[in-house]
Amino acid sequence: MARENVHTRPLNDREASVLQALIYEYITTGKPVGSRSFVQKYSFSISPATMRNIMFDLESMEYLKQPHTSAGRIPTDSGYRFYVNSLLDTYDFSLKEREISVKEEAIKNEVQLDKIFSVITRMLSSESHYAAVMLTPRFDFTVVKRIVLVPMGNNDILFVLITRTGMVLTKKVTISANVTQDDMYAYSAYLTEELCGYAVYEIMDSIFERLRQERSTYSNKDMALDIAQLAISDYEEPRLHIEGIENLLKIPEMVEEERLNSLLSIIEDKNILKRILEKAIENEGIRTLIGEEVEEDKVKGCSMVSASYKIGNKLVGAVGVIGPTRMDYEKVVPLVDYTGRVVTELLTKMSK
Amino acid sequence: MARENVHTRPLNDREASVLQALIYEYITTGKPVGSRSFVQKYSFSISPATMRNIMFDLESMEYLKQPHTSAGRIPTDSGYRFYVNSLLDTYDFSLKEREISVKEEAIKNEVQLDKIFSVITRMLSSESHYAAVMLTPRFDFTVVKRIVLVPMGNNDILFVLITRTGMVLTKKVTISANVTQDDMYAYSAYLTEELCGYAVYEIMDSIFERLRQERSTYSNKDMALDIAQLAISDYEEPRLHIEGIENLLKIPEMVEEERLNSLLSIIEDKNILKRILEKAIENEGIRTLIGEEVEEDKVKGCSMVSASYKIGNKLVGAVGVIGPTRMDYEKVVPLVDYTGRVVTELLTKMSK
DNA sequence: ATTAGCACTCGGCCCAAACGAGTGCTAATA
DNA sequence: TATTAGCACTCGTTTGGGCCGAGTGCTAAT
Repeated sequence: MARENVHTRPLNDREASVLQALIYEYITTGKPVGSRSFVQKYSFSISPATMRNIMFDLESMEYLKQPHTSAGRIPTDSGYRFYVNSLLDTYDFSLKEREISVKEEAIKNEVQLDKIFSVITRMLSSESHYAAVMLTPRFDFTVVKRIVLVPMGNNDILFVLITRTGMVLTKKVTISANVTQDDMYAYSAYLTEELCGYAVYEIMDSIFERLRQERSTYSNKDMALDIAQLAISDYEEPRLHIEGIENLLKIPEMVEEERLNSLLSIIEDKNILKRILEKAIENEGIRTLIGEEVEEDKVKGCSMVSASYKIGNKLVGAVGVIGPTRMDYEKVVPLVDYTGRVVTELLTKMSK
Repeated sequence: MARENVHTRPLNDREASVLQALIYEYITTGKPVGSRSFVQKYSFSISPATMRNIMFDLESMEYLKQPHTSAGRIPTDSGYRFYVNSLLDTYDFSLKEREISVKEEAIKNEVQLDKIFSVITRMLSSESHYAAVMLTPRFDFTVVKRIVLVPMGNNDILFVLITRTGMVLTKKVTISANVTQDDMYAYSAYLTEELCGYAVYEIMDSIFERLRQERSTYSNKDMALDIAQLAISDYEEPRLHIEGIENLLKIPEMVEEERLNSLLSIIEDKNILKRILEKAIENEGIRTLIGEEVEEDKVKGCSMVSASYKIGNKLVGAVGVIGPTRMDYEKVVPLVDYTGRVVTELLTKMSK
């Protein structure tokens, strides 16, 4: 009987479970999966020949491919995609107790939020055994708690912004006029008074404008506003943390020509990763990019699992794991998801 | 004639120039150097046979070795050592105009000294085409210019230290007592008054003690001292910047088994590099470690060229380049030397 | 629809041969 | 005495054939 030339149709149960098992096997061993040993190892109660027929069908539906004639099968990108989707279907996304312990104590006392991000990224990398990345929160959602101006001499002023999260941001501002120490105290009080409780994006969007309107009344606060606007205007971009590149170098297939080049691009040009993660911020929750789905032409043979995180209910940043297409999705997907939630919780709690 | 069994003696001119050329050739091509092509390429006016005799002598003096019988020669660690030493002899260490331009403008306006260090490290790596490292200056030589205490609420105080170099260091300190805003102003003034102009190590060593002595008189400044001591006591360790690992991955021989492991160790355990660079701080000027001279048993087949830098006349940090033993010393040595000088100049100027 | 059987494919491994770049030694030479 | 030509020898690398084994597709029987 000539097998129908299937191109796309829903998989039946048996095909689905074969595909799932096969990808699992390939992820584990890294070697093409052949019919005989596969049937044995997974105790399918069908013969190798039948398995071959199924494989043939899966191949013509482009879930599988052969690295060369008369070798076993390996998953295509769509194969991995199917696998990940079915994981997402079954994975329990309620945040339950896990063995993965975020060392919260280590984190609590840090003013420098950046260090927290380093720790989290490093943990994610060591838990996953791949490389981890994290994009720091967008600055514009940061909420102001207090502002202090400190004179530094030579008309330089240090603008210190303390956020609700307890983070400290400093920026040096140079002005032309002379300002006394007492002026500084007054300005600090004024700015704190007016800006406290607002997010940076609100301040930029409207608060400054409103205060300027009132300027006729408070014209002596003019300078204070100038300073604040100057300091806030070019505040820092989100930064990218990367950890665990060494894990990728330990994976044999990543050190092969083509993949190694991808890796080099990633390390060299951090903007590539930034772009990818910025996309991840656009949607809530987890996101996987498999092989070619990573739309950066310099990146080949890599996959990326990412999750966005929030402060309150604003999406502000993203974390992720980078690995070979043959990645242990089953482990990584929940891990990244969980990490995203932890970061959300942490930042939200801090900003209360 | 049986050649004398030379073990150690000064090289004659011809031997020296052969050795130098041979190492240069090996550094360039990475392949064992054989007598015939070598004589041709470098227009030595001797026959291959004579060259072989010279090589034999150099080998018995352990400047050269053969990877296997009947292959060409490659340098031993002592060979490289000789090469580097003769470079150091001839290199003009007076700081003259160079094509390497440090983008000083880009650097001037940064408060965050850390960013400057990133820039310098990245430049060093891209200029050298190897990996660059930099150990940030020891904190204890930093000179205090001004201290400001900022209340953060919940008994938390932000301790802001402005250094003479214009760097800003912040530290959150939690105290048990209640302190008013006015107290803060007073404390800030007091601390600035007393500590300004002193280096941190002096403050730790004696100033605190002296001020405590006077405490009977100024007993209400007690709290201020406590806060300062708390904040300064566990100030940050020098940090390590690394850039340009990707350059190393591009070198074929570094991706081979053994070397790759060295690389992995270096990336994974930054303390290894820290130890090496800390040693470099002990002496002024340039320092090269070739192959086995790197006394970290996990590191094999790598060399390191480093230079210490100063603030004023105190040695406070070090920069360096890591590469394969077969490194382009001729280029790297002056480059690292120069970078060290630039950093010294920069920091010294800033702290004036 | 499933299975057993079979011919066929193809990468990996082993081995042997050929190659080539290089050496050390010896004897001739300047 | 230092240099050189000549030559036999070494050894890593490349080339190619043969074999093995895992795997496939197809066909015919169940």
